[in-house]
Amino acid sequence: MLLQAGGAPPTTTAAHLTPAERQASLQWSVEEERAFEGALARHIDEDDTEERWDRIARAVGHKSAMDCKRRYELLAEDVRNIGAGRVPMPAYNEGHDTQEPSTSGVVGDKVGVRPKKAAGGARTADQERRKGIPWTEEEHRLFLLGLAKFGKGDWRSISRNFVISRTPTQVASHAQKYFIRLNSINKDKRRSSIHDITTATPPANGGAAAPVTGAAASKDTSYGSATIRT
DNA sequence: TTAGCCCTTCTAACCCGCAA
DNA sequence: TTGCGGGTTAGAAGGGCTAA
Repeated sequence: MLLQAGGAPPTTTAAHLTPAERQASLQWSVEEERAFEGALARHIDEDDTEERWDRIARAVGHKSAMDCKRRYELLAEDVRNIGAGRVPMPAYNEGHDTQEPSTSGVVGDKVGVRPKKAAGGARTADQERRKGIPWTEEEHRLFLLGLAKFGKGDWRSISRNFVISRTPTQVASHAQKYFIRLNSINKDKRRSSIHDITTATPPANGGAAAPVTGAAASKDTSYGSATIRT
């Protein structure tokens, strides 16, 4: 896990930043975001030392170690807000043919739930293959946020707390495709895909990529950056 | 303590839609 | 037209819980 939203707080939090410092920390290009997240993933197991942030900063290029650390703290703050329920989540269920995530441990009740296999393995009429509901960019960004908070493998928590419109099975399936995509070769030839989004930060609207805020996350696509382990 | 059950995750196959 | 991307589903495996 890269971001410990519920764990020990960073030594300094984003709340301690002056508006100018906070603004400066927001001025990240998409390329810088990706470099930062890749570097963070590579150095995730290291202690929170100056040397670690120096290495990450060098990987990013035009950012200082302090910038990188502030960036991380902003992301951690965002994830904590989400975890504390201070950030309202979009109501994805509305109008979707998806179900509430399971609360009983049962893997869902509709999509992603395999019905009892018919005798002989044949599908019955009501076991018609369901038409897939494409993941939206918002869902994917929430997935990345959840991945950053709970880490790879905890699909149930990601489903319950982030991508509430998808079942754990769906999240796991999406993750499967995502990591396959991430590890795929021929990156130049391949088509564009939602899985090319490796950060929860949406493309900048004429400027910086901003971490999630309570207001931003309510309806638009500003879900902040999440770092993933690949 | 252990066997059995249930839940969850992982992996791969299958299928469909669509971009190249 | 074809191959790729992405969603669904099936089956296996592992872990946790509980009753005997």
